[in-house]
Amino acid sequence: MENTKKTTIHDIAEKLNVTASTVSRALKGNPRISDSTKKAVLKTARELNYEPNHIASALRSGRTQLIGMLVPTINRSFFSSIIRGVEEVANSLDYRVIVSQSNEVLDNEENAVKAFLNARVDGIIASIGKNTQQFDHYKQVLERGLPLILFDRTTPHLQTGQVVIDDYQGAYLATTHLLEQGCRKIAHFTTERKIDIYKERYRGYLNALQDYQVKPNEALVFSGNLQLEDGRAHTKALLRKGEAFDGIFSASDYAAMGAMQVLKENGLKIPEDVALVGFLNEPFTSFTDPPLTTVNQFPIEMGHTAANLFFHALNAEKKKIVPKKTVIQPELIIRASSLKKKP
Amino acid sequence: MENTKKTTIHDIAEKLNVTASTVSRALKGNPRISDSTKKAVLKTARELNYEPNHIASALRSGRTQLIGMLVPTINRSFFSSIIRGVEEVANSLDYRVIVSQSNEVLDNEENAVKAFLNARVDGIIASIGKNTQQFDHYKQVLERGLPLILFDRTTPHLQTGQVVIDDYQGAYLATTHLLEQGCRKIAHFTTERKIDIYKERYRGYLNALQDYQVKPNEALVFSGNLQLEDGRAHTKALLRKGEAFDGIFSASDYAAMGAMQVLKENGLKIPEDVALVGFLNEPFTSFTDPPLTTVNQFPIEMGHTAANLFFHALNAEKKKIVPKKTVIQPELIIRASSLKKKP
DNA sequence: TTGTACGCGTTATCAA
DNA sequence: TTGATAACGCGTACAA
Repeated sequence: MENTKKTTIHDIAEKLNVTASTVSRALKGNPRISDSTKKAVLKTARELNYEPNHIASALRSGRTQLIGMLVPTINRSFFSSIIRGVEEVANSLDYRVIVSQSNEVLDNEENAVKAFLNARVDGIIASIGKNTQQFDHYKQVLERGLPLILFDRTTPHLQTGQVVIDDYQGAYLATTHLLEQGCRKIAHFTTERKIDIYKERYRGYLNALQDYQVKPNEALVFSGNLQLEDGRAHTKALLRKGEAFDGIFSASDYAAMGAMQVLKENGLKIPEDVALVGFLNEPFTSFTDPPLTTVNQFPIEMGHTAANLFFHALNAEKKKIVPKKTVIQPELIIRASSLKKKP
Repeated sequence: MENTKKTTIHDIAEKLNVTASTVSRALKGNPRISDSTKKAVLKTARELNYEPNHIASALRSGRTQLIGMLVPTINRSFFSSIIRGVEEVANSLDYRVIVSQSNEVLDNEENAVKAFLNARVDGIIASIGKNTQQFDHYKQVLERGLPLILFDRTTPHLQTGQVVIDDYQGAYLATTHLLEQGCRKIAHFTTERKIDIYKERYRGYLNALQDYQVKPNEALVFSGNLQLEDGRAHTKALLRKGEAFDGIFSASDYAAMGAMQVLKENGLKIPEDVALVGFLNEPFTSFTDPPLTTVNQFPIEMGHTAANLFFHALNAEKKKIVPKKTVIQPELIIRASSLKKKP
């Protein structure tokens, strides 16, 4: 039961009457080693149940095989799926992932990055906080020459690898779809914050209207926090104002859900009276009644891409490769909430 | 931009004309040190921007401040919430969490544990795979004297700390609630697998019936995988058989959702014709129409508890404290899907 | 192809 | 209270 002493390369060396260096080389596949000793080493390593000590190796080599991953909230489908994606790629390359969450608080963000650096991670994959306007902690990462990959919530203030989805395109697809279903008075739920992704979604919405010769109506655009309650409030406001509308494109599934509730409470039919499209592809969207049309951001693939960029940067490092920005194309998932014309 | 040389305790020592040992002691709050030198050390540490090297410390002390956390699936609300809970406690104690997922495959499970051990984690918090019947990899953890905490999916084959919810009680509450709403012919969706938690839920269901003098009817119990499709199939089977039923207690929200769909498709009213209760408190349950009554397992709290048990075991370690099993009491979240009697 | 020798940064032990 | 020294386990110039 007790902490049986772990075997080290020295134990193997002793048993074979060679030195630890030889064993180290044999285990690492160093070419400057004879086949016979290599075989012997591997054999006794198995026999003695040798497991390499990553810590010692890390201290010596400066590589921990650890990736620090920072997300705003671990338990949100979008983010946990991205973690999943990163973990899949990382594990396949014998890397491990440390996760931390910022809860959108700058202080936590800074502490997490610092903790990652202290843990001597080989690099960081992060999504920056909603309100973060200060990027020194990230700059430090870059100054140390460590790979830093940003996903979803990125910033032009950092010259580094990024993965985002094409928010403009997602919004354009969503709005176009509503237009093709015959909607002409389409409301939009968005947020005031200065995050690029919402600006892009708004732009996609406007451009789609334009392309269908529909004049934008500011009275149909609502800003809030894009939560369920906001969606409810916006929809109630719409109904109260008596402003005619036949479709809603919400930049978030939650606000779309709020709209669905209020519309139903008021006896309006979805999609006949009002067609509804959300954004995020939250798991619940397929379970609403009617199921909610939404935009898939492919979070697992996003995780894969982020990890791939990471390893790309890790291997390039010194060669100062130009930071890549990868844009993932979203997909419109059409469900009953927007299908006026049966196909 | 280049990898500026990190300052070490030696740099501080040199500057102050003391030895590294003194600096180390000062930084670690060792009592055998004068206040003046301690202050001086801390001051120059700040000046030189000193950051401790966890790796070196880990190699020397044998403690990495890392927890290996193994879950079946990272991107499932229940599990990601538990990860969140563990992370919160761990971070507050300056520990980091490495996550891996098994995807319910024994092989992945073994590899993950092995990887954790190689990374020299200070211990492991895990939920075992659905089909895992072989626990040698976990026994190895215990044999090395490392803390191992199991949550949700546990096993009597391992003598170690565990956190589970009281599945029996959750099921009992759910079924009792249906009975109090006037249901007398209550169907149950479960799974054949030999996992304790589903057996317990079944037991809770039976005992509740018994306590209300309702004779159990085997024709109302269905086994499957508890996914949406299973719930749909079970409900269709119920309707086809013509077996009368006025309530369903599903051991999973997904199967309950399937039931809701089929009932609505057949023009049955929820809860008037059939009252519905699920289990898990998946996020989508509050968004269904009607919202689904379900059982909350308090996953974040579960994570907190698991982490607390972990640190308890870590600090006890040699003293061979008896492995604790913590049972969390679930809560019935009553929503419209089961509320026949308006309160 | 293998061995020698040293260092990565920290901490534990012993001595002063 | 502080210093000197060694050691944690591994990797890598350099030499042989």
